[in-house]
Amino acid sequence: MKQKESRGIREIARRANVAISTVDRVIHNRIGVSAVTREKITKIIAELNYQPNLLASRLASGKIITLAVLIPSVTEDTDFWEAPLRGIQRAGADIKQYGINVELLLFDLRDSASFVTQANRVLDTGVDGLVIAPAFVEEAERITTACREAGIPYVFIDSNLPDQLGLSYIGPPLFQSGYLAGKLSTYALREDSTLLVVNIATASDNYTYKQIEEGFRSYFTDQRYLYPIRRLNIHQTDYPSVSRHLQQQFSADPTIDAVFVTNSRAFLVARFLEHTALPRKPLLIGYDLVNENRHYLANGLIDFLICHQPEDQGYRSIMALYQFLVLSAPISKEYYMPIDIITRENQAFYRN
Amino acid sequence: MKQKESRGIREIARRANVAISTVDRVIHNRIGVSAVTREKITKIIAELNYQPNLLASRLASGKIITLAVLIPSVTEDTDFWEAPLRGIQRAGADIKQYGINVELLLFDLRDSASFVTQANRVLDTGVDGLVIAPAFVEEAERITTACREAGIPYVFIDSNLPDQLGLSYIGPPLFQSGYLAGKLSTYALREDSTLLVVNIATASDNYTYKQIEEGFRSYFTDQRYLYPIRRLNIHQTDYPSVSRHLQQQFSADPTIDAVFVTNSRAFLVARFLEHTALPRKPLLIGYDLVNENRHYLANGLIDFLICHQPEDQGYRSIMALYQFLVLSAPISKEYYMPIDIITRENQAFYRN
DNA sequence: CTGAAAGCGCTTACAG
DNA sequence: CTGAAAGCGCTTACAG
Repeated sequence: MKQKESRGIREIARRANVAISTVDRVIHNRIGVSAVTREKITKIIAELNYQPNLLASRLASGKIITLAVLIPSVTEDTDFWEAPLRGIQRAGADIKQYGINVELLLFDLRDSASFVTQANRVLDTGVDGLVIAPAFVEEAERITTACREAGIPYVFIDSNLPDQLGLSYIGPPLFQSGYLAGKLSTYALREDSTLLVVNIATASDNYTYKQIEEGFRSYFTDQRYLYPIRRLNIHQTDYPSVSRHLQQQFSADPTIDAVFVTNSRAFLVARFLEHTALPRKPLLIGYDLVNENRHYLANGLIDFLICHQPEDQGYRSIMALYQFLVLSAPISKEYYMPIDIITRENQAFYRN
Repeated sequence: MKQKESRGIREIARRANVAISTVDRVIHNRIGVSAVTREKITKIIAELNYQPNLLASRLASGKIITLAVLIPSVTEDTDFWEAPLRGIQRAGADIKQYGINVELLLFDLRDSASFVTQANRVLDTGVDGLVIAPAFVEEAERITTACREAGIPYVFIDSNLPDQLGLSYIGPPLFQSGYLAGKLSTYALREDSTLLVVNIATASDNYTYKQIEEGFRSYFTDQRYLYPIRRLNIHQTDYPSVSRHLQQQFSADPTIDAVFVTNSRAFLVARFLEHTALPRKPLLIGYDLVNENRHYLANGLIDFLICHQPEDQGYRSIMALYQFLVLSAPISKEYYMPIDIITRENQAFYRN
């Protein structure tokens, strides 16, 4: 009573002399199949090198997969997150036709409560995967812990919580990024130069700073350079405060020839340079192509900006979850982005 | 005799009081529908903001889409194309489950006949789209012309044939890339410096060179810098020939402080510097993170390499065709890659 | 533990 | 010009 050869699950069923639903049970490791039947089917699957047809599978199941994205919104403070968002949306567009839904949960970087609110929605709405920028460490740990318990995979973007065992981390290699900044600052140095590392940040967004500065200093150690390196911590992010601190610093150290700002707030230092007559205009290095930085890069007050392909970070975060959940592909624990050097001359070709 | 509400094409058919096959004809602009029926259906489609279910569509049609990729193979001469290939394969993996098949047609950069052979296979095997690196201009024009006639969309990767009206060009902005090289070379300049532009290429792979050099020279014009800029064209790519030419040039111009190699062969110049005692070690700038360049970047003989995200070029080329053919999304005519600056300090994070 | 059947939303002959 | 029906390769109740 043999039927003619067919394909896929039906062919397996034919060869094993069982119903296709039994084959389905084996494929998805469901219970309710005798050991002997299971083995027979497993063997045939291997022989045939059977690959399930995702198209049919997704269509029949009707399930739509929801990926939540918990990242900061663009605010007047910073438009940095525009780029990851663009990448996320591009990835979403590439795969939405196949039943993958991207749900944006944006929070305000200045307001940890907004983070918590959005984070709770991840748990309430039953998502299948999560991309998370752990801007508030403790709060983020709470949600990733909850995800782990719920079996929801999560990918860290932009900064990592190594203890939290994410499916993947997609973001910058901080130490090496600071190291490169060290190298770049040497283009401005003379014999008597002093360097200045500036960290402008409220306590809350401060935790990546250390690795960056470590990298920066390591460059000078490795080269056996003995230039003095000062550090300035400014805990208010408004211009008057920054200006006041810088004024003081430059008075004390008139030989500062290179300034390295450890985050995206280099424009505040540039603004200071714009308004202050210094004996020597120091080289200025900072992070991220946010609009205000672009402006000062264009007019020459910022010399280098270091970026980590923020759009691609967004794209790859979504695709990592997609590959894991849909394609069952293995995902690498860490994907470190390249460290891009942006100058006035190439900035036009970096979208952000 | 109204049935209860359903979804998709069936719901449209129900509302229009026609068969679903008629709706299908309208959706795909097929003939055989009366104007009045067509209009009625079109209106309902608009009202419902109907989006066809790609999953169902691809499954039912059973068609598999084949994208051909006509790019150089990795040879002992250069491993540049490893990176685009990696991107192409990553894109292929992301979408192959949905019936998209990527067919690699690799040719030998040293052998235009191999290009023609592979190009002909594009036409013979009836592909649905083509990614092409037009390394041999005339031969490439023949194939793109044929594709145009056959209605096969094609995307140029790495270099463009603007006359050939590709669906898209994905590659470097050459002029600006040379312009940036101009800027970078100034880090080495003194009052009496001379600059040297070196083009090491057989005639066949020579056509992008002009735009790059133009950009390079424009930087100096824009800055009103008057440094002499020499040009050296070397038509043999073996080391002895290159060495001989350079020897001669440096004897004639002992004040050369910056050398710009307009393609990926900077390692040949680095090798020369390695073996030659010059009064001043010039700054050396070149293109592409090929293995031999990596080596000299690491040991300091090459100062900067300029890259254009070759892996992403490959990824985006495939995705452009996919978005056009499958998603019917609009594709931008040109996508210029960022101009990455690679130094010893950040090279590890660029895969190629 | 196993199977028969309906259905996911389309496409594709085929009949009229 | 239009429609009824089979089928793409799965999943999912449901029955036994």
